[in-house]
Amino acid sequence: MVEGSLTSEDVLEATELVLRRYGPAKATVVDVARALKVSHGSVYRHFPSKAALREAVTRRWLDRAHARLAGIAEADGPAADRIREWLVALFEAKRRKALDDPELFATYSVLGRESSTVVDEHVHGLVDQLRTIIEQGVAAGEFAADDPERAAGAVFAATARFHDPVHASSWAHDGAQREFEAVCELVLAGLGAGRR
Amino acid sequence: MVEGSLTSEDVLEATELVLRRYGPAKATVVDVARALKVSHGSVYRHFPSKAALREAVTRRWLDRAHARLAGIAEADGPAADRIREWLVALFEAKRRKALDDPELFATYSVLGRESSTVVDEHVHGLVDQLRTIIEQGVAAGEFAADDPERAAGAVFAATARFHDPVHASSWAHDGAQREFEAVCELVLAGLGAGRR
DNA sequence: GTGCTGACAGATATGGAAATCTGTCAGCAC
DNA sequence: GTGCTGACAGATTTCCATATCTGTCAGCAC
Repeated sequence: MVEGSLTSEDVLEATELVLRRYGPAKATVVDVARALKVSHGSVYRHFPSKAALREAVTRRWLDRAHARLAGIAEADGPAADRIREWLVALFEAKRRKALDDPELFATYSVLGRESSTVVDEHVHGLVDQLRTIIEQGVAAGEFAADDPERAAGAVFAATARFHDPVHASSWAHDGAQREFEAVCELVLAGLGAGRR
Repeated sequence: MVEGSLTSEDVLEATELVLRRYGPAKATVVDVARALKVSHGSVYRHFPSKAALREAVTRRWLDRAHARLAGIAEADGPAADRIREWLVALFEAKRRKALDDPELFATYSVLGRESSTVVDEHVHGLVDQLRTIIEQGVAAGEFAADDPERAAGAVFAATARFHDPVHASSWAHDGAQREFEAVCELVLAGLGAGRR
């Protein structure tokens, strides 16, 4: 961002800064260029459009926010415990971001809505992690799911209330934690039901 | 709306008409008065504020949209079947409204967001219906829930993806129906799990 | 008295001229 | 040649004067 020639990484970092400072509605490519002390034409040497730049920032943010989850999916131990831990980690990560810096969270929520392909791909990766755990649970006789992919999608959909940013405004509410636990229990009971 | 003196009912109907025609952002009290061919002062004899008027319209719309559900909650038959039927009816009602007239649905989504107390009360009524069915299921030995209120809240939260208007844009998608069925199955399995 | 009107103050919305932004590219500097 | 600049066209946003709206209330009509 300072020495040598301009890199894509520099541009991404400056874009994050500008988004943080001005919000998604007012952050412009000209602002990014100004922060980097280059002309805005230079920014277009690294990203073909404003949309592509914002998509790249969104992808980075999502990957960083959920870095811990992959580790849980690949760990050892009972599948039920790992599903619960995974869901808790997901809710925790989202809630912390939403409550610690509501404006920044709102900014990235807007970015997510405008880059829905990026979000869809990210979500697909998350559901894949759930599927992995469920498959291991089935193999261990813990779960009864005959279609782990479908079950993983159902678990993700059933917990949307606790990870989809559109619901963020209710996460600060007292009852949210208890409601989350009730849904977790219901979902885990549903996964385990009917096992032999 | 025509004969005799102006009633609150007349005002509500005219407000619905105006909301349908102009949308939530542009519908004004003056428009409502114009539709009724009275001065806007007259509207204020029936509702203390524009907000109160819009709340009343919202309440009416919600009650009408979900009229069928109470019947299912009070019917006879296995609790699991009724929960499923109730959830199907809720999703169907919402989806039909959202797909048949997206603009009107968007209008009432906006109204719901601005009259959150009205929506909260309505939701409370719906969760109460779920609780009733679950209690009967527990009494009949179908379900294992030791806290039907909590379980009802969990079922409602777990299916938010299929009744909360913020998710409406995905209801037209092909996978939505299959995803709904997968969540239903998971939730019903969860309710039944652990029964003696 | 009952129900309605219409003028009013302060708040909010609208629309169109002016400013800024996006994306391109010929050309400068090294 | 490589990396960057800055002017440009067309699209979008901002700004502010004007118009409209909300909520009140004194008074008219019946």
